[in-house]
Amino acid sequence: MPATRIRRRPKPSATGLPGRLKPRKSPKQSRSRELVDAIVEAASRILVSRGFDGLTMQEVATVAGVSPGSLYQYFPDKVSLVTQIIEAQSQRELKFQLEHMATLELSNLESVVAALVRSTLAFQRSEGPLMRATLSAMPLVGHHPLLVERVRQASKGLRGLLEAHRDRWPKTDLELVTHVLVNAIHSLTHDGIFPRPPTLDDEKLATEIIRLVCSYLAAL
Amino acid sequence: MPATRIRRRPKPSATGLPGRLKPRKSPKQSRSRELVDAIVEAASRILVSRGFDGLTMQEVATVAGVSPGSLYQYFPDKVSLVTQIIEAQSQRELKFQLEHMATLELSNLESVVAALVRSTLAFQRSEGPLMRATLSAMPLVGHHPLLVERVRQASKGLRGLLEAHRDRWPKTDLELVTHVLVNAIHSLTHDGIFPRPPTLDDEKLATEIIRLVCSYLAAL
Amino acid sequence: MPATRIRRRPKPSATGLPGRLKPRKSPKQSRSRELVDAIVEAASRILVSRGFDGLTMQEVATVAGVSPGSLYQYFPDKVSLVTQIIEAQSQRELKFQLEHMATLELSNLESVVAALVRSTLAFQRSEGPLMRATLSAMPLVGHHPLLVERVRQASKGLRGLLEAHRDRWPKTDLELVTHVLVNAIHSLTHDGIFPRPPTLDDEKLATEIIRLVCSYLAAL
Amino acid sequence: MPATRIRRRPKPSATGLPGRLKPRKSPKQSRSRELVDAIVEAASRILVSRGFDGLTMQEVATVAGVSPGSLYQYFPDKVSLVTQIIEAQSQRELKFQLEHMATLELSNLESVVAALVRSTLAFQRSEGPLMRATLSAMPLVGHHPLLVERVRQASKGLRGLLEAHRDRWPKTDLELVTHVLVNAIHSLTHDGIFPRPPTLDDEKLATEIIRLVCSYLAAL
DNA sequence: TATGAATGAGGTTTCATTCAT
DNA sequence: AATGAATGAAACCTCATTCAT
Repeated sequence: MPATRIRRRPKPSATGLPGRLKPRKSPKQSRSRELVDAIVEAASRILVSRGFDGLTMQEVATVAGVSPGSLYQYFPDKVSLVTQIIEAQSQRELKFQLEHMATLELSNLESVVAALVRSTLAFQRSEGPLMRATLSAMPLVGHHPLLVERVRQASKGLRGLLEAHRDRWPKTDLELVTHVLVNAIHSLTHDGIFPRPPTLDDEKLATEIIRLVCSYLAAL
Repeated sequence: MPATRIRRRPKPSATGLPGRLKPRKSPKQSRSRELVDAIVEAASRILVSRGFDGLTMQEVATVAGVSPGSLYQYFPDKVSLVTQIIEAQSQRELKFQLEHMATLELSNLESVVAALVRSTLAFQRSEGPLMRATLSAMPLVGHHPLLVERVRQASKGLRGLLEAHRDRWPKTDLELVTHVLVNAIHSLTHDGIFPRPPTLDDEKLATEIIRLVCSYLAAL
Repeated sequence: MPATRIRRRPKPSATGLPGRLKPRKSPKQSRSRELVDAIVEAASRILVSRGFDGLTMQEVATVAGVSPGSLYQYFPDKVSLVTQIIEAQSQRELKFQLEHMATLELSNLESVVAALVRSTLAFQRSEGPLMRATLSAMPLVGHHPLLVERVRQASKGLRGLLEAHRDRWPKTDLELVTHVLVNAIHSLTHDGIFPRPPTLDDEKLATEIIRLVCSYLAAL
Repeated sequence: MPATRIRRRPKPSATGLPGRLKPRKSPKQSRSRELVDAIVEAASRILVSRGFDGLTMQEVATVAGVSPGSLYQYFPDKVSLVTQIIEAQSQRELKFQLEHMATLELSNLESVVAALVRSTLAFQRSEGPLMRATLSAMPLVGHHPLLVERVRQASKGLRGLLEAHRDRWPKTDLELVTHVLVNAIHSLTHDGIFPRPPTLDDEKLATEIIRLVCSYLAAL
């Protein structure tokens, strides 16, 4: 007794872009939430150990203890699953940084930068491997609007900080300065192509990054 | 929308890594050399336009005008082909930089750094798209020994430069300084996560990078 | 681009065909009846727009405003749902024809045939799209007993009509004649493989079918 | 060592429609021809026994004794494979009819029609099951240009025949007549919805169809 | 009884790689 | 040495159907 189906091109999906930005359905009941957590948790581990390449939906399902079909109830495809992981991590990082900085007295620009650097390194310490995995997955999931947005926000943050001290550099192109600082700091806190030597601990590195930034700001 | 998988080769049969380090046969005859060039050229173009994911051996063969089988006479697998592209580009970059710097009078450290930054940006201008493609392919080909070596060499170069001026910072940890500079410079010359604003031309950027580096060196 | 597959149910568990012949529960309460109507209505629309392949139980449920699980309270599987649609349409067609013919004075065989042809075309006009959808779904639901029965009834009807005029062709094989007429009329009233030219309206076509039938009957 | 690939949307396929109309590559060498034959042969058998629904590429490959990948070397997808089967059968039918009719002396219109009917039934006898399978697969492969064309040709053939006898019906709309005859004959020779009774052999049916056609032509 | 989350077998298709010619 | 047909493992994703709540 034959049954048939259309191999539906992902369907025009009247929902527009958001369709992929978020899990397919927001898991409200606790069982669903646990399921989604299990999926994301499993996928994260696999992303770390195998990379975006090696992450297969089947393995995610197996490790998470769910069926492949359930994966697709919450994530329309592999990209959306990984995107979600990246998203979630970005949020954790932001939250971590804000909480870290809330504990400090931040009198001047330099101390804010220092706090930023230290909190970023601390977060990196807590989930460095996943951070590296998500970082290298990012080009593969495409320049996803929300990802781009988050990156832009980060640089806007620093830009705002600089603007708040506008009087120190009345004539300087702050967009340029932001560009320089954001890239330099990011590459140093997130292990750019050149991995950190084993002897280099967080504190030493932080001190040095801060020196780099501060001397630069002073030289403007 | 890339999807990926591990292609488990039937049995590595204990060939070890070296099997992949070099093209299978060193192309000594000119015809072979031409073939290899054609293959690498084709693969490079495809790498740029489609990314590592989108690069298929079949298409490389077609564009290069050879048969898929012939590809495997020169490259044992896809990874080795892409590795070769990355390798070749590194060499071109090095050559480009050396030639550029040979035309200049480089009296002091600062001027050497300036020359380095400018030549890197110039090379980036000449083959930026391929550079971006190879950069994002690098995590996918694994931390290939030869690649790692090249990265190490680059940083050794700067380290040597700094050592040559040891007397300026008798007590400073130059490995740390090297790490900081290499990452900062690399991320700024190669468009780290934060892409360059359209208004920022090479010369302005170079000036700023040099300012960053020099103020840092002065602050040590 | 439809793709199809057999959905092998885990074990038919000897339920036999009858299990599928009727809706699982006869909807006696009005709410159930409404539900079944909503389901059939939704499924019909989807069958027209997407074909048997494209009709998914999930979409039927959504459009009908019920849960997938509820579908299965009334229809044991997808095939039975579509079968029901076909059934229902057959009944509507029969009812339509009878009502149409009740308004006419049908003195002789030819006028009955004419009425039959015209009423069939009129019904076709009123629900042609669904008719086409059900027609092409029929092979996919298998030669379902009830469907076969209905087909047989239709031809029995014409056969009876001919028998009533037995004296006009005392020695003719009326089963053969029935077969010829039923197929010819059906293909012409239901757009066989060769679709109707745009210039051909119902009345012209009816006239021609009647000519075909009458000249044939006269030639027996 | 991860390898990656793009899940390529079928690729704009600069070849336009023909890309699906024909086998991917025309098998010139004998080995390839055998392979394609084996595939088509296997697919035909499965199409008959399981229908378009039940035909899976995997099973075709297995039965044909080739790998799934090889299927796709010659047929870009399942639809194209089935389309090819339909195409091939249409050609065999045409060839069969022409050869059959070439053996006869066809003096007048009626004898041509008779020959056509008999040859169609004879072909139907030789591959009736496959014919039924292809006929019900046709709607599922979409109204494929070449299929539509072939249908049009068939009706053009009869139309031409009628035009050649224009003087017999100077004022008749021959498009209408063609439409009527083509559908009536087709449904009767190819088992329309109403299957042939077991007692009805080819010769009796042919006689009756010819009677239908001739009396109609005489009544115009 | 209704719900809708979960299941999971299985379909189509790709592509790195091999090997007979 | 070159070819290119053939391989075949495995990936992604769907959807009819079930069942805990």
